[in-house]
Amino acid sequence: METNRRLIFHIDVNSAYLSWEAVYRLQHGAPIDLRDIPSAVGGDATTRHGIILAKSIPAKAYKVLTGETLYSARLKCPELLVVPPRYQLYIQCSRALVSLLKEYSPAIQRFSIDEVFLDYTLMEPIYGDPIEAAHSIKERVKKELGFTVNIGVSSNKLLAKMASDFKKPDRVHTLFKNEIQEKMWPLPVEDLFMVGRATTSKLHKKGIFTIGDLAKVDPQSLYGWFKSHGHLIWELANGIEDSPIREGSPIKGLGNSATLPFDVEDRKTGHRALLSLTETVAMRLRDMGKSAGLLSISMKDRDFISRSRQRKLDVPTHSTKILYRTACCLFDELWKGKPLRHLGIRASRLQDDSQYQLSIFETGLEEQRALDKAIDEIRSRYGSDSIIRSCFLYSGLNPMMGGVLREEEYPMMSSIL
DNA sequence: TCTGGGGTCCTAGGACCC
DNA sequence: TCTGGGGTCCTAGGACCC
Repeated sequence: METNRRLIFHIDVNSAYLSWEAVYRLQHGAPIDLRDIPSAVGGDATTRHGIILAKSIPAKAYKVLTGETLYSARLKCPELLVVPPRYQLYIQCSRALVSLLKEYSPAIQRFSIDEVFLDYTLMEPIYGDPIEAAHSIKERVKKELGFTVNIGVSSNKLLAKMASDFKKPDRVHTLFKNEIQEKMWPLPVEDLFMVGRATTSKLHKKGIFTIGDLAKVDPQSLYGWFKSHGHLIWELANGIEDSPIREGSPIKGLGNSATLPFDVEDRKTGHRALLSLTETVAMRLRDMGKSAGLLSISMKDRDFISRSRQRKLDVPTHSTKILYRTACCLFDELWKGKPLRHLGIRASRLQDDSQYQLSIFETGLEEQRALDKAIDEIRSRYGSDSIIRSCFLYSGLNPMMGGVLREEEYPMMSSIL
């Protein structure tokens, strides 16, 4: 057993967006460190994006929560300093972290913009004791990149991740199998990875409040209550998890969605917002050399009721025009006239675009491809607002809504870590 | 000016085919 | 004529993650 024990690190940037923002500002002459005062990175409330994305530790002391509205956060902490997000900066910081970590092991899995798994198993003979190595990584990140991380060390990804969540910031923690009972079981059940709001409330109703409670429940009953998810969380509560470090798996779908600056009350404006989202999604598809075989749209009305509708595409495509036309059909079938707050579009069943299929029903496909390509080139050279559709002028809508994480599109993790 | 945006996976019901 | 059953595909919705 001991001979094939793995050694896994989970590296987690402390208050990532806020730390990165703080470092950048210090480097550019800011007199104060955002990490030392109650501060947060947050969206713009005037365009209805007003939530907390990341907070400093002093803000946390005021019980400011990630995901809550700026309004609510300011009630708790009137002096809270809120700064807008700069995603391109965060992507650069994330990249710098990964390239430093690659010096310690070639087996690295990027889990999100601010979390990385590192397999140290084969590196132990070279770099020595894992705890010392983790400390040295942590110190180098602090010294060379200016921000702090927590590192969890264990024999699998789940336990390493749980360990990195212990006391913060700037710490190394271990959580080996023989420490589960002492370090993990007393924690509230909602602290377990994959136990979210819905599961927590059901577990509470069954008298299960700690991870230890969950670990000791008969797995058969959990299966009865939660199906496969029940089996999964029972295993996680017992520290059972053996997924490998996966370096880059192919992306399965991509989408963009946005809360609109105003409620959409007419079909035409709805279509226009969809066009804006489609421009972004289609450009990302083309950028990756993929076509979509399935298109979905989603909407959220002013009462926050969500609905969605999807359609398989007879011929997979990345054409802005065809995707937009399909999105409009779906919109018309789905929308019942209630004012809309949010719209989204998502392309999935991706396939390589290398030999694309011609449809007998679609004429002018070659011309469309050429046009899309020309527009992409202009936008990548002169910026995404260098060429826009006239219908967005004075519309109050951004001509290309949604974030564009070009090149660095790392796949997110799932229930299998 | 209360409630973001990007993902993955699972389930359930109906259609359809043999 | 009183209700097969297995398989696959499609769609809608919900759970979870950061």
